[in-house]
Amino acid sequence: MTNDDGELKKGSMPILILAVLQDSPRHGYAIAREIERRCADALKVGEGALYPALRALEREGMVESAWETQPSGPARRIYTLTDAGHAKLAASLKSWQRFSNAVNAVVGDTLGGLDVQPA
Amino acid sequence: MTNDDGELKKGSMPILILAVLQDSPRHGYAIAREIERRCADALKVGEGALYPALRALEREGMVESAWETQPSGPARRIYTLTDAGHAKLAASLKSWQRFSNAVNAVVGDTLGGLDVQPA
DNA sequence: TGACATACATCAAAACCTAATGTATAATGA
DNA sequence: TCATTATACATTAGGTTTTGATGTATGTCA
Repeated sequence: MTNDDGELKKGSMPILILAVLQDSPRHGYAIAREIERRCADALKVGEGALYPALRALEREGMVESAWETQPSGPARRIYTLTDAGHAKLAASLKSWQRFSNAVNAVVGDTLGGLDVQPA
Repeated sequence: MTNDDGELKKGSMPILILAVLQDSPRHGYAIAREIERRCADALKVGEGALYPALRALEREGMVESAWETQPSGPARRIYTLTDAGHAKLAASLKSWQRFSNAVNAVVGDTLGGLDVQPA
């Protein structure tokens, strides 16, 4: 996953995956495209980041997967959020807000102040 | 550098260091403490992350350093932002806002919407 | 005397990402 | 028809960065 200068962003795959899976089960490729769609391609999701992250989440019991065969086209592995995954998403969202607020607080003095606010 | 669950945060050292150096030159230890102070310890800066990041920034010409001896206590290496460092900080701030907005956009559908707004 | 803060620094191991590569099918358009 | 692009899976080498431990040394405070 990349944005312009590829410095930030590491470790954000799990929360992004969990977030798009909350709405509905999806297969890997669809997860990647949905993440990109939601942020208007500000983030790019590469396979080398996506699949290892999905496997890690499954290993941890946050998602479950099942193969789905289609009349035409390749078989797809559909990922579904487990209860633990829902809980993890909630925790991750709090973590993200804390982290994001923390960074804003550090750079904020420089910027003249930034705040993250619920809409 | 860590926050609660240590998942996000990778790659954020440079922007944090650059941000605190913009106000005034500082030595390593002071940089770490100032980052922590500004975010009320929401981020912890470890030496193993700090010093390599400082050396990388110096190698890239973003900061310059000079030893300062004190009448009492250990010598300290004072880091100063270069012109390139100022430019990099400005670019990094934009990157951070783009990244942060992108993540909020992806998880936002879930949260009911979050926006980052200039104060 | 013991604990803690200041101040530097290194290193092994782990974690994560990038970019390339590979397999296959299907659709699109020149 | 042929080339390209999209769909859909997956692996891997190499690189960057962080974690956590460890080490040296001085100064302060109880």
